[in-house]
Amino acid sequence: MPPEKTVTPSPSRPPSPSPSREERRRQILDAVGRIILDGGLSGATFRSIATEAGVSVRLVQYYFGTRDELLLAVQEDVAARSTARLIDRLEATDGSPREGLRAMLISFIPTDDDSRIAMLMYVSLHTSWLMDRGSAPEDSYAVPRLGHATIVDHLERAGLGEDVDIDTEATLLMTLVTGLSLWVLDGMHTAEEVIAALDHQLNRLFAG
Amino acid sequence: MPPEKTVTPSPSRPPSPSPSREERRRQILDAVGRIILDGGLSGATFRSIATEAGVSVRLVQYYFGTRDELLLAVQEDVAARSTARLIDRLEATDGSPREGLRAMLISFIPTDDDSRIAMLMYVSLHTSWLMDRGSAPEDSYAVPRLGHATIVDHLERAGLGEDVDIDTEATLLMTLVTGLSLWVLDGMHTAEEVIAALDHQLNRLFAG
DNA sequence: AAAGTCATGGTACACTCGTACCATGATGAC
DNA sequence: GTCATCATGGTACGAGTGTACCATGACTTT
Repeated sequence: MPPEKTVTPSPSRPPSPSPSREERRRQILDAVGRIILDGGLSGATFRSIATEAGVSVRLVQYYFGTRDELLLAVQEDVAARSTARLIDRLEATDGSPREGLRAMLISFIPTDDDSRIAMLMYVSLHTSWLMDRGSAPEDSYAVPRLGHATIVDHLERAGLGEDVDIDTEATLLMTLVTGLSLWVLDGMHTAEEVIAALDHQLNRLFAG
Repeated sequence: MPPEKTVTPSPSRPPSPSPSREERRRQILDAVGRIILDGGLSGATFRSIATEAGVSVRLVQYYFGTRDELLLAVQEDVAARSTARLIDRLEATDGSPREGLRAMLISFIPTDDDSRIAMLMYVSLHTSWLMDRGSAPEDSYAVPRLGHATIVDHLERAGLGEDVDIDTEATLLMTLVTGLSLWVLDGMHTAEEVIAALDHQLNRLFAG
């Protein structure tokens, strides 16, 4: 097993000249991202990852262990980043529930390179797990669940009519952005088009 | 290359004792389905397929050629079956545009074993192609496109208000069922739940 | 100064996979 | 009756993969 939490009795080497453990992990994880981006998950082998990251195969093993553990770490990383982006967008908007909701929903749609890579990795890993093993790791479900909860929260604070079924509306919105995102990845729609569609749905909801 | 269209000057052996070409292909394609169902696409190797179908590896090659060609044939098959199911559901309902629309949309959602297998194969193959090569084969896009067109057709015949943006509504519905289906596959929602959500959206659309 | 740990490289092993090649009955054509 | 063609089996080969193993400098600790 790799370094683990190492209660490291040596507080040494914080600003070391050679990369720290965290930097090395980052370096390798980023390499995995680039590889998945244009070779798919099946192209992400120990050798290709090592080459892309400019390190030896041994080092990838050293930091991440077996292949499954590596992919799990990648999944955790992309989930953490997605969550961070979601919260970021949320806080960057004014207090209006509707605007916050909109910003949050759009954070799921692949608009720039960063979110496109994240989405690609997410889909690759998630479907791979789902298909090969029947279920995905917990982290994989955490993001959409958080999304759903956040939508519910915003809808409640929006003070919609009492006849609005908030949970169902949240499910509709969450699955909607899922589908929209996939269609953007597919290239069947542009990000602008699907955002327009999303706004259409939001308009109806907030006008109803 | 396998048999091809063979303008077969011999009209012989239509009711032969040993399986016909079409039966053999069917037999192998079904085996692929069962394998993908519980082993994922990566579990579908020539050897596993041959064993599952009860034939030799050579025979799988003989009928489908290379692995890519095999997977392409599988994709075509599942697309054809999905289309057939769509049309089936469509014709099995009375003339009401709304009911036809509803039946058609539900045909995308994995409700029984058959549609679940189809959906799994569809997602496996489509994402695999999308990731590994950047785009999927044409057949892969045909189904959602047909879905979209059919939705538009039904909405037009439904005589909704003139302020209804039919194309956008069709996009919303199509991407919605995409997302809903995936969530059912994930196990995060049951088919009943997502159908209820879908009905909610339909109600709003037809009441608006 | 010795010893131990950390971070790293190189490499060999066993395995699986896709594919190509060779063989052989059966069936129909001439 | 000979011969080509079809449908099928068996198998060998080369490439790639994940992983385990051994080696070695650089630091820390004692």
